[in-house]
Amino acid sequence: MKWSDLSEERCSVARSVAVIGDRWTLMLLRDCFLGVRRFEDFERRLGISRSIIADRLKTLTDEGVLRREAYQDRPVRHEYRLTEKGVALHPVMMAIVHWGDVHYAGEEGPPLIHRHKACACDFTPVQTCSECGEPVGARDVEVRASGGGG
Amino acid sequence: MKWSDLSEERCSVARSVAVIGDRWTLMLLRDCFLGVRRFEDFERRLGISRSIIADRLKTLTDEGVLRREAYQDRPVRHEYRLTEKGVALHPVMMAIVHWGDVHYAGEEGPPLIHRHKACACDFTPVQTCSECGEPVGARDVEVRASGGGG
DNA sequence: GATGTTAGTTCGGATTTCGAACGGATCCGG
DNA sequence: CCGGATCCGTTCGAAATCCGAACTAACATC
Repeated sequence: MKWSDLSEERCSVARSVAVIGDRWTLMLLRDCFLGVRRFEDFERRLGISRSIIADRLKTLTDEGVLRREAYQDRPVRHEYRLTEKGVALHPVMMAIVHWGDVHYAGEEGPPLIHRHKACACDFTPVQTCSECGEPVGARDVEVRASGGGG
Repeated sequence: MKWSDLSEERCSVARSVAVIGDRWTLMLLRDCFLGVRRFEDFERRLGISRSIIADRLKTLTDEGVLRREAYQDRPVRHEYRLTEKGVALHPVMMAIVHWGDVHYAGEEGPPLIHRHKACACDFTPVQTCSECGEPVGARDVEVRASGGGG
């Protein structure tokens, strides 16, 4: 299989990974969730080459995860903002952050603290069942195909 | 910044992405969660070169996400199983799958159905607040630093 | 018209990735 | 004991990708 075939797979992981399964793409998305919107700011924060940033931003825009929006005319300048589809990646980001917090934070503790505005508490994300609301662990889940591959 | 510097960053996304932020790594982990354990099976399912599989499995093993365990002697054969740290990636996987289900499943619907054993319902993952138990969306979260970078 | 700002694109060399071939331990059938 | 078959890797060279530096471009300010 080639990287470019991933999106053809009948598998949601493959299809998602085809879009976001890239080092720098994930780092760009992290910054998007932290409010970064401009090309230069992405560059400053990541310290990687412009061509990569341009390429990834274009891919994400083409995929509808980000949208390019003019924030001034003369000269026209665009900023990159998360679309609804992009915002829908928030649980993915939170899950990644949480895993990193648990397994790679040193004695200093996690680099970022997340506060739930509604209850005003610092929190960690918990994955729950949409039907019964209880927390769901890996061993609580049974997977079955719905007619096709995996 | 270089790819190899990611793990040095004071950022949980960077540290996590340094380990799992790779196309094939994520596909391997998908298969791990589906019960695949042997080198040959990974190869058959992914159809990519052995060197990539060997490399990624080694990285994941070195990182403590998988562990290598002999399942027979003469000749010694090992299988790869998720450690606790690996199982802890389940929410990440579920979140990725769910995003793919929502945004890339065609008319056929999602390729895989997940059932919550405890309540015997097909479900989708919902991210909730560890403190109040309510669902948490991107806009419900306030982020602040805990002393360092981001 | 020189200089600065922001957002890219282009180019060539360094680095990675990947596929195909090879290596090696063991079992089995003859 | 010899030639496959199984299973798990390693090696090597071509191809793809990455990345930094230079370049383009549209304006604004001095």
